[in-house]
Amino acid sequence: MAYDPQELESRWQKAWSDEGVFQAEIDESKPKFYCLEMFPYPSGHMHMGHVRNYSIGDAMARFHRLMGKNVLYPMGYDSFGMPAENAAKKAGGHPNEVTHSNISSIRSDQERMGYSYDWRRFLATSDVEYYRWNQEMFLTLNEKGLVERRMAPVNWCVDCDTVLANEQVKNNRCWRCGLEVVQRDMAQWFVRMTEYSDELLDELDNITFPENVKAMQRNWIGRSHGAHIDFAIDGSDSLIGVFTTRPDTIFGATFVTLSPEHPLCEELCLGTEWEQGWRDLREECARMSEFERINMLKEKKGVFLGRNAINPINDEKIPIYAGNFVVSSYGTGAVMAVPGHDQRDFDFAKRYNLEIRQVLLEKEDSAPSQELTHAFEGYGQMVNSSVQGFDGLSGDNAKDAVISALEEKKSGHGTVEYRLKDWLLSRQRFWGTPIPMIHCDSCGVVPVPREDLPVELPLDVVFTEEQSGNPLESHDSFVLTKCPSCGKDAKRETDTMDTFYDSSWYFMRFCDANNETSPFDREAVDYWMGDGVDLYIGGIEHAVMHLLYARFFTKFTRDSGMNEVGEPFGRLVCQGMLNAPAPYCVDCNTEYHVDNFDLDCPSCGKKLSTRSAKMSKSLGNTVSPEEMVSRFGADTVRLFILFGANPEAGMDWSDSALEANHRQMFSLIDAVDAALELSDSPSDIDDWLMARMRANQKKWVEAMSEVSLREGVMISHFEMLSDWNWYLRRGGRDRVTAMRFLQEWIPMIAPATPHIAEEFWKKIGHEEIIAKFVMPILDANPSDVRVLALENYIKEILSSGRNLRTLAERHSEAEITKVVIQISPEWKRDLASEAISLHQRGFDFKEKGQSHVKSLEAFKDESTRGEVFQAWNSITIGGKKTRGRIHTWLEGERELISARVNEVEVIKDNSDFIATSLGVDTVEVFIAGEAEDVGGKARISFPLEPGIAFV
RNA sequence: GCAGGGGUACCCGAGUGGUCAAAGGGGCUGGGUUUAGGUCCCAGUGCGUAGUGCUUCGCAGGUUCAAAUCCUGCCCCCUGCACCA
Repeated sequence: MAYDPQELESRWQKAWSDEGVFQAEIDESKPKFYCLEMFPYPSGHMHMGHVRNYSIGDAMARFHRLMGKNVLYPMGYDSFGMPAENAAKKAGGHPNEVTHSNISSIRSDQERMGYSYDWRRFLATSDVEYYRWNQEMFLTLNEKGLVERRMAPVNWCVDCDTVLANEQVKNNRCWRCGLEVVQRDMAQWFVRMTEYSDELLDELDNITFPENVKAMQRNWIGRSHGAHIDFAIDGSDSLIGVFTTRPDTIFGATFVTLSPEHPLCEELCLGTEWEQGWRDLREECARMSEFERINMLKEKKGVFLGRNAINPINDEKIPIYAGNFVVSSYGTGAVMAVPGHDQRDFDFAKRYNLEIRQVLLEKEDSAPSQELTHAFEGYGQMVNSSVQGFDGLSGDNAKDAVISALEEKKSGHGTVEYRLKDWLLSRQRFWGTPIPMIHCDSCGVVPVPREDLPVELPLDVVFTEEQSGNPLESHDSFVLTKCPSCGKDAKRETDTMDTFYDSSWYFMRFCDANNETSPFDREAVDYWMGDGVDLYIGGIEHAVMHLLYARFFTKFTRDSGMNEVGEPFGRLVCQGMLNAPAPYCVDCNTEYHVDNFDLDCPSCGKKLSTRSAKMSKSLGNTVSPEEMVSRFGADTVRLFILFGANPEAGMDWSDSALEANHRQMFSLIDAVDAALELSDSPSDIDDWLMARMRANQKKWVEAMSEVSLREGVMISHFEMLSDWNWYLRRGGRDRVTAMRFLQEWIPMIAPATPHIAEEFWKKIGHEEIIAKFVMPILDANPSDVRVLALENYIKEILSSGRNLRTLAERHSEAEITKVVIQISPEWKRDLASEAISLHQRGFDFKEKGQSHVKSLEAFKDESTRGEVFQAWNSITIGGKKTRGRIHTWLEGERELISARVNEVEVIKDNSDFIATSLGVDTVEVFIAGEAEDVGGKARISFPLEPGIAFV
């Protein structure tokens, strides 16, 4: 068959679309499977990372359809966001046009790959049909008290001209453009996600996310249990509230440290000799870039504020410092310093000559050390407590005792702190969902009434490059409105929503994408989202942000009665990186652009080597999917991607491997072509082929169900082809068998390479397309084990025969013309089957094996007694390093031995094949002892391991 | 520093007590069939050897009759978080 992937693939893509096979509807009679990929931001074209993501998802969607599931597999676009706005500014257009042209281009790339999406459910978050529901649900959030507008110091990116959420700041830099972030005080909209902190954290234990994702989320939420303690200030009514996770160390507190930004600092030192020192420290901290601050913080620095605090547990007076290592945004911005048991405090105390007191024992029953050389940060028994009743307590008991003592004194309580902050939702940008709020001079902030939704983004905005800020602000027909409450002139909110809001519920919208009266119908969501999305595939970069927001949102909609589930995603798969070679300097540990291949290192001048690095534009080591598809076809690219590595593993791009996979496509075609040309000529090997097929099908279903796509593809596209080739090599020529084999095999080819599978399916005479087919799973025949074991026996003989032949050649002067095979003598087979049946009954060979063998018939002949004894041992117990054969024989081998398969006959039946394969003219076979012992091989023979000699 | 994941033959990559000198693929080597060039098929690819042996799965120890696999320590790589109290 001539293979023209371009023609063939587009023909089948059209057939799928014409038949509407991928359109999913609720069907309670079938188990559902919701397969979802993280929807893309529509930049110009699909890149290889997308190809990997969707090829995994599509294979899984197609697999589950084959298994008879009702599969929901949608695609849409996360199309709000800054790149479109920036592109519009550059080109003088409107982000809406840019976005739609990008969507149609990436969509056609996806269609060319043959992904089996239900395109009726297409959505773009920047379309008003979608974002109006963002606004609707925002109102619901607001009604539930989960929306808050407050002044807040925010992370501001000057370049992007917008505020950033904490999650969007990496190393004090904007996650998008990399510019350093500055702090600004602004009125901002927040979603009170922290209401759900506990559930978001605790539920992680019950969901099947990869461990690293769970760890990142736990880390991000950052719950710590501890105590809030109020330190009174000597000569003042103010209190210093501190948060500590280690109330058990309270007796070791020898000073208190405030962050330099702490409001109490000024109050404490104002007008004293200490004031200037504090001001300098605060200035220094505020002025410094993040980079400098991290470097400087290795050196702990602080100033005395001139006053003392009173430790509430023992009324001890301790000095108050301001320290550069205390962070104002965590806890209360104040720390009780315990230099004996906190390394930072230890370093600080050393520097400023403050008292270091040991109040916990590092080892049980040891004496307190005289001079500490480091802080002991672990848990231990309390010592040196200046109040009775604490010494000897440790760990949680110690903490609890201190907390209750503090509670009694009304100067502290047990508490929980979170690192998670509320979700800063507002963005000062145009291309996002307008926040449906109105500012009225008399009524304040008023929500837009539901019946007035949607608040649409105006399309008549002109974008220019000089423009800065949000063009909505100067768009009068958008801004000027009436107050819904008092009817007077008012102004619309011009902030738009963070785009993570859009992606926080799109998976529910997909369940009911064309609903015109609500975000989604509860019945649809409860059906498709039962136990969450069954398979969610995407990049690890969304581990904290998107995946946490989406989890929060689902819990909020659940609590608003919109859906049943509280966790949106069942199985989450984070695909690995796609790498390609890049020039690399070992000394500088730096990768360079591909233009530098074979050149010297630009910075140190050494010769560059290569190493594999994440595909990226900046290194230029990307591969264009379009080019690969036009050269090899979508099926080859998909095969390469899936076979190259399991979904979660990283994978290296390789042109030669891609070409090898292309050749594999031709091999598959040749196999099917050959099968179609056979005539009716049944033979013994037919049973073997079918037995292999059944065994492979079982393994394949298991692998695919576990999303072990690499293993699945290995079986369907490689092992089954090898089986087929072996079948032909063994003289298999039966048309009926071949057709039955193809009937089962071709569906297994379909998930990874669906187009060629359709072509094959049609060739073997099916009128219906394979995309509609539900694959029956065959049970193994009772005889399969034996059939497979017999063929394996032949393969083993060939394998050891080949090894021995090369050795024999060295020892033989003459040309080798014959192989002599000596089958194990009767008495060894008796021993073997005796041992097998004893083994099945749980016989203890170590304990009773020796006496048993002595009772056997074979043992009676004194001349062979020693040999019998040896054979028995190697069957049952084995040597020092090898176990007895009883343990190593496979199930099928045991069956062959127990059933006394006539090995002589098996060899004779296959002697032509063996002769050809071993390159000899004749095969002579007999039971050892019944003819001349050629080469002394009789001794070696065992059941299923004949002695082999070449002459 | 903390957390998560890793280190397997020339390369990529399976493999979590014995059936393991270790799947599969790539590459390389040899043989066959063709040579209409998408070749295709077969074999080999740690050392040794007329077969059961030796060495190897980051390094060093240990448990076991038996370790790539379990335990301890160490080294290195990746990812995330980070004076988080």
